[in-house]
Parts: sequence; structure tokens; C-alpha cells
Amino acid sequence: MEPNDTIKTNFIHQEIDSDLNENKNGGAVLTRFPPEPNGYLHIGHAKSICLNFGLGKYYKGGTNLRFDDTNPTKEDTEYVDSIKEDVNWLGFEWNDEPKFTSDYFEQLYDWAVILIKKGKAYVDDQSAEIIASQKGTPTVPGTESPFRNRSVEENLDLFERMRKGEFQNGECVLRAKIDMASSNMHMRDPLMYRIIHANHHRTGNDWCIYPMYDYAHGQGDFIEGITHSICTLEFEVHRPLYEWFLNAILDELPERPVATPRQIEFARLNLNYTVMSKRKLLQLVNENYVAGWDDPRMPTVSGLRRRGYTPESIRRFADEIGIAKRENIIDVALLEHCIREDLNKRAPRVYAVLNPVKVIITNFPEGEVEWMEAINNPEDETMGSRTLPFSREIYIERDDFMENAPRKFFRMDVGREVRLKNAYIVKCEDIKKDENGEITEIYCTYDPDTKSGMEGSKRKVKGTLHWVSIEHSKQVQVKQYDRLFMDEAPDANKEKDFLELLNPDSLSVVNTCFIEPNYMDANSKFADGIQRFQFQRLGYFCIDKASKEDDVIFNRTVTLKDSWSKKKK
RNA sequence: UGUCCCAUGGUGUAAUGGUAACACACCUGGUUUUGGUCCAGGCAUUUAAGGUUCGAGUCCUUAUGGGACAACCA
Repeated sequence: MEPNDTIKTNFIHQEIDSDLNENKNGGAVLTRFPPEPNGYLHIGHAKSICLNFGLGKYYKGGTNLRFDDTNPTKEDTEYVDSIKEDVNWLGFEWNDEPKFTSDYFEQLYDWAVILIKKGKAYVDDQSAEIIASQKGTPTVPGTESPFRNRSVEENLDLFERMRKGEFQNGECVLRAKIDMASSNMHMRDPLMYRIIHANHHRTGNDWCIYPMYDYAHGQGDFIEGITHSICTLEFEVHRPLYEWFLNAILDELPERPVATPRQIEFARLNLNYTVMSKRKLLQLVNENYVAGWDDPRMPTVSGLRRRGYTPESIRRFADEIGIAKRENIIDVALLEHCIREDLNKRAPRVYAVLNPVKVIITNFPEGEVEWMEAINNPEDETMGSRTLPFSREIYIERDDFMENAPRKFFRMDVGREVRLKNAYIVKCEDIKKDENGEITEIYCTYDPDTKSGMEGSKRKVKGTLHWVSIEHSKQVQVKQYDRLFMDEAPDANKEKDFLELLNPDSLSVVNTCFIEPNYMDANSKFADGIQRFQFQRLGYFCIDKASKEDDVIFNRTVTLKDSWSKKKK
């Protein structure tokens, strides 16, 4: 599926259509994705990326990637690089070169000077605490700063000296002069600039004053010619300020430009059993609860990638969940559905046994090997087939044998026949146990007339098992992942810290996995270079990037749907 | 005791004043050399009360419930 093969209509489409009908912005549509480079992208960002790039493509204007880098203390090029990689991997390309808000610092400074000259901004010498206390509360109006009515000349001089570095962090700020009694807290003389003596990842030490988000974002949109500036719901109350700054600058332009941006908000993604806040994800990484930003249990784009998710499945998910203004909590089962659906069609099937028990086929000649043909993917015959070796001693899954099994158990038991997929029908004759009662060997006989494809193989037997030839199999490591949190809403739990809700069994490492020797011949071709497989009857797995030639590690992406284990409960 | 936003099945999303639909989840049954896939079916929905209208999930009013907003973060 190409990005946006399917377009679901949503309210933002309708808003854009209506702008287009009024011939706003000269008929242009340009969107942007504006992350702050202070962390890795997660599935919530992926929703926004699919939305913005989807709209950009649909309306043929494209999408800018802009790094909102106005806070040097939190930002880093490591994040810039990972964000670019993730956006590309998801299948999107931005217009031209990536943009940076820091590219606009000079322009923003010039506009701030204009606002000062018009009496719309002033330098405030008070501390953060005092300014905060003068803000009032949502129900009590604020009080005006004693510095609010400084002369234009004094403000100009002070602002210039702020830029020159004559003041320490926190000594003064530039504020917009709006309305300290506004019912919208953001309009109570918001800060435009603060002093930060720190190294910026791009501008180094060129600046020691940095614009705040509210002053920078809309202007950045305007400079780039963005027509629709789409963000999440919490910025709704910022919109009047977004428009105030924009209009204040537009008023000073010789003529009104053709395109002016408009902010539209939508509800962010929440997933159950998942934390999505950057702060918490950072904490999981820093305090080593996970192995890094790309730990396969993380909801980050890089984590999902390493887990084995495909870009197509994530785009499909974004499409499925839709866009609206209502708060939502999406069931992770939907994300799992999307990856199963994709991998079912595209992942080659191979044989691997995770928890082996030895089976000896007593009437199969010792030392003989028979090569069985196996279809790589029953959903896609163009993926071809390969051969796998069958011999006297094989492994099957320990769970596939049960002594004195109930009728509904369609697997192996003494005296019962089962089919070994792509091989023969076998009958269990006996078992051997150790002193603890644990089964060590299972003895079967096979029926030579029931090889797959033969007339005799048409006999109906209840169960079909996967298997590997012990002698030929390769041993690999498998990492099985479960949800990181046990609580359905780890972000919202008020009694317990989210760390207390971590699932202690979210990772289990299996070192006893035996896989057929020819699995690399099974035609696992994914555009991103990641090798993904279905381990027959078990789930979808991919080769971890830390694998070495003689030390292969598989990550379990997701299990197959399993109506049998549900039934057992 | 403010301002703003939101309210459709278990979860999401659609229906643009004219038959409340789609997906996921869950439950049956069928097919199957994966207890997968696939196929057929089932379950279950407009927060409430008024109003406008021939007709309201949709427009208006009120109520109720939920959310956002008082970082020198974005």
C-alpha cells in the first residue's frame, strides 16, 4: 500500500476544502510536521506524520519538516537525525531541505524590534516567580508589571543589550503587551524571549536569547508559507495568541501576503497499556527500564521498527484510527491487527520450534534425509517454495504433546495420529520420562504412504504440527515481548507511579529455539531490509539488527491470533 | 466558581437536515496440511430535557459528563 492510497475523510479535510472554496491562500495547501528535536518519535507522532504528509500529498502541496529548536538546553542533533530517519522509514518525503526554527532567529528578532517600536512588546526585569504571581489564575485577573509602560527607546536599548549578552539567565525577558485581564491565560502578556546562555546544536553561541514557542511557531509557519498548521488539542488555547502575533506582524507588512497560516487542532493518540509522554519514555530509557529508545517494547517508531512492524502497517493503523477532536484511547489490539494483516500477506512461513521436545520416528531409517517441499507463503504463490530436511529425529513443540489429552486437543498424544506439516502422518506409540516425570523422548511411527502430496496424505487427521529435523536445525535466540505495562492506563493511574505498573515479564529470552536450516531461502523481501518471517503456528518474527552471522537473534513482533488458548481459559 | 473544547455500540471512526454505517474487539458456524488466513453470520450505538423543522446524531437552548488552560517547555 502506498501512503494514502485510501483517504478517509475527516474534519480537517473539510476545513481545507472550505478554505479552498473561498480561494484562501491562492488555492495553495502546504502542511508541516514540526517536532522539537528533544527525543525520539513515537506512534503518536506517526499519527501526526501520516496526517500532515497525507494532506500534503492529497492536496499536492507537500509537507515541510521543521525542527522547532528554540530550547537549546534540551535539543540535540542525535534527535534530528533519528527523526529524519523515522519519517523516511515511514514512507514520507518532505519538501526541499529540512527547516529549522533556528534559521529564522534573525527574522524573529527583527520582528520583535518592530513590535517594540509599535508599543506591543516590552522588557520585563522581574523574576520568573514574580511574573508568575502576577499572572493571576483562570478566574482572577492578573496584575500589570511595573515595567509594562517603559518607553520604546528604553525597551529597544534593553532588548539589544539582551541579545548582546549583557544579562544573565533570568535577569529579564521580552513580553508581548496584550491583556493581563484576559480570560485566556496565554494572552496575559506572554513571554516572547528569554535569556539562555547555552550552546545550541545548530547556532552554537550566536544567540543567548531564544524565542518562546508561541512567538516562534506561527511566524515559522508564515515564513515557510504554511497554509494549515495542524497540532494537537492542548494548543487550542494558544490559537488566539498564534493569531495575535501573526496579525501584529502582518499589520506591519506593506501588503497582505497571499498565504497566511491557520492553526487547526486534533486529538492526540492514546494507546492502552502504553505510555506516550516524552518525559516518561525518556525516563524509561535513562533509568534503564528498557534497553534504549529503540527497545522493541517501546512505542517509539524506532522501537516498533526493531520489533518488526512495517511502515505499511503503521500507516494503515493511522488510517484506521481516524482524526477527530474527541479524546480517545485506542486498543493496542488494533495496532496488532494491522501488523498481522500486513505480515500475513507478506511474511514467508518458516519452521521453528521454541520449546522443543525430541521425537524419534522409529520406523524411519537412521541416517536418511528426505527433502520436503514447503510453500513460502500460501497467501502469495509468487513467493515460491523451498525444501526442508526431514529425518528420524525431530523436534516438536513441547506444548504440542499432552498425555491423556481431552478430545478437543488436536495435537499429539499416545495412540493418536497427527500430521507433520509438509511431511508425514505420524502416530505416537510411546514416551520416555526422566525421574522428574518430564518427557524426554516421544516415539512415533510414520506412515510412508502419507507424504504430503500423496494420495494417502488426504486422510483426515485432527492436528497438524510444525517440526524441525534435529540434525539439520540451527539454534538461534528469540526474544519474546509482551506489553510493557500491566495497567490499561499507566499514564492515568493516580494511585501508582507508572514505573510500578511495569510488566516484569515484558521480555523473555528463549535460547532453545531451533529453526530450519534454509529459512533465509524463504524469500523474505521487505523494502526496508528487515527480514521478517512467520514461524509457522507461532507468530511473526524478525531478525534483530544486533544479530551476527553465527549468533542470530529473532524478535517476536506479535503472536498469531490464537483462539485455542482463549478456549482453554 | 472563569474562558475554551468535546460528547454516536466494549474501543475508535463515518453519516455535511432525509434508511445510523465501517473497522477493531468479542461470540457462533463453515473451509483449511498453520487452532493462522479466508468465508458466512451474531452481538452492540446517537448523554439528557426542551425547541426549530414535514423530517434532527446533525441546527438552537439548558442541563449533565469529560478534557484543556496559570513552564523563562514544546
